[in-house]
Amino acid sequence: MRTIRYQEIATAVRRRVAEGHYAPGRLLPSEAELSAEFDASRVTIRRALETLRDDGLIAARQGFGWFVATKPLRQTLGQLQTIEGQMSESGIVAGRRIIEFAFVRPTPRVAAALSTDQVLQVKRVNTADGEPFAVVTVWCPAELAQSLSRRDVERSPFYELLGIALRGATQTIGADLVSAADAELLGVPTGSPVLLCERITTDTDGRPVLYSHHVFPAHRTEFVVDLPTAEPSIAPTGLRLLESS
Amino acid sequence: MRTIRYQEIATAVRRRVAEGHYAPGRLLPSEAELSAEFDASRVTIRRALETLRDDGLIAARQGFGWFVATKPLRQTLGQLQTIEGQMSESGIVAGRRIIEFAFVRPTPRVAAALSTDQVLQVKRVNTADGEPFAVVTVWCPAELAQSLSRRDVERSPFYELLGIALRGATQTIGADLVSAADAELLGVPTGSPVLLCERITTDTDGRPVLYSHHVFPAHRTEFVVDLPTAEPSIAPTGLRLLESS
DNA sequence: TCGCTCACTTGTATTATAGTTGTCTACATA
DNA sequence: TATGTAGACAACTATAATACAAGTGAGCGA
Repeated sequence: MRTIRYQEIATAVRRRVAEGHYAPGRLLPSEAELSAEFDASRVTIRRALETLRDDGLIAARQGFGWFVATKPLRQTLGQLQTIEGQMSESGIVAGRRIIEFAFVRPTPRVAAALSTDQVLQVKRVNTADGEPFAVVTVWCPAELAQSLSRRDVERSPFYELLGIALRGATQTIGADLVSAADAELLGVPTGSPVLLCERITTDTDGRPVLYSHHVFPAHRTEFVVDLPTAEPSIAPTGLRLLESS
Repeated sequence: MRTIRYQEIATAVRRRVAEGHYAPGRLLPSEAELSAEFDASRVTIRRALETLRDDGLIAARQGFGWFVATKPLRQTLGQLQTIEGQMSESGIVAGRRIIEFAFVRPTPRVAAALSTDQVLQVKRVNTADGEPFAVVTVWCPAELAQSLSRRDVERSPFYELLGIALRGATQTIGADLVSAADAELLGVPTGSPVLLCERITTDTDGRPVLYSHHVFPAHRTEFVVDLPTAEPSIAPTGLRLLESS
């Protein structure tokens, strides 16, 4: 029976990857080395490797080498913008009620995060199917928010209004007892637990452009975080535990 | 296996920083010294140090030197890290006190997650510098935990004991009021808010191997999630909002 | 105390070399 | 025609060696 050389090599390398001979993130032997080891030409080696690349098992960078790909389990940053959009995907009607809309001097904490001393402060209640769902306060540097009106903010999420390419965010998740004001806005009894989120959103230059504070009633909400593979190779995600003073 | 020199050096220095060879605030050896020590050029040394700087582990001032950053901004080290490991990197002494160690029939929820009907159930209190820090309950399929003793569990984190390559985890974060039992274990007043985490850890084949439930006092702890990133190629974390029934 | 020098540090270039992948052409073989 | 071999070249990467600019801090002298 006739065998296809590059398929043989592909399965051999595939087995090595599966068995962990080549750890994720580490380099495979170079094409030249594999060529010598399998006694096959470089073109054949490449064909084998390329089939594995098509399967997403390995990847290569020119001038660098082949390495075991560590593919994330789930999707990307898209979720960041769409905490509200996510509800609409679930068929929930999301709404916003503006409680406060004002250009103010920020608190020191916000000022430090945004490194500015004049901000637009918007406080609103997010609703899901008409029921209060979250109390959100957003601070945005005044120079970015100059053109925004109260109606703009009521109609669209902040992310869309700014017209800036956002890069990512750092989000802090904590818990506390609900404050009296938030209890009334959310329609929960005093003393209820709430989830707190503080998020600093940055644009593509790394400058912080939004500081937001979210209060969720604990009985209605929880966060799900998918932690991908454990190899640090190229993938930067952190979930860490802090001690707050 | 081929290696990249600056990655080796980066991990070596990272380990030293983690192990406290270089105290926070103190200077690292100069680039020239490190260059001599590792027998690598200054460019390579710099590249290694810069990766650590990107992680927020160290920082530099021109004309002054490299030093350990007091508050690491980001920790890329391993996404799926034990909380103990994170603490020990911060210089906190982590401890465990076993409350319960038994092979039991799991609750339906746990049974469904692990798809087994006989589990090892370990309940313990984690301490940080002697103070109770978290109440953790871990369920593990009995066939995987057969060889574990109570002392094993007390001495080492679960991840190390299993001897299985872990792939990732899905973690749910919520909040609630502390239960009476947990309040006593944690030494917090009744009615305090707590952060709840439920984590399902899977091995490289995708099979769930651990189901764990964590209770943190809210006043001491918060989670930080970094939502990446500039690079679209490798964007591993999804954060989504759920409505719990 | 002030101002200066000097040794040392990081920041940032440039040039060079060896090694790697990406791509192409030419040719052989079943 | 599908498969494999051989070779050449471009583009990229890691690393080294070197040089210079710029900031830091200690010490020294007036």
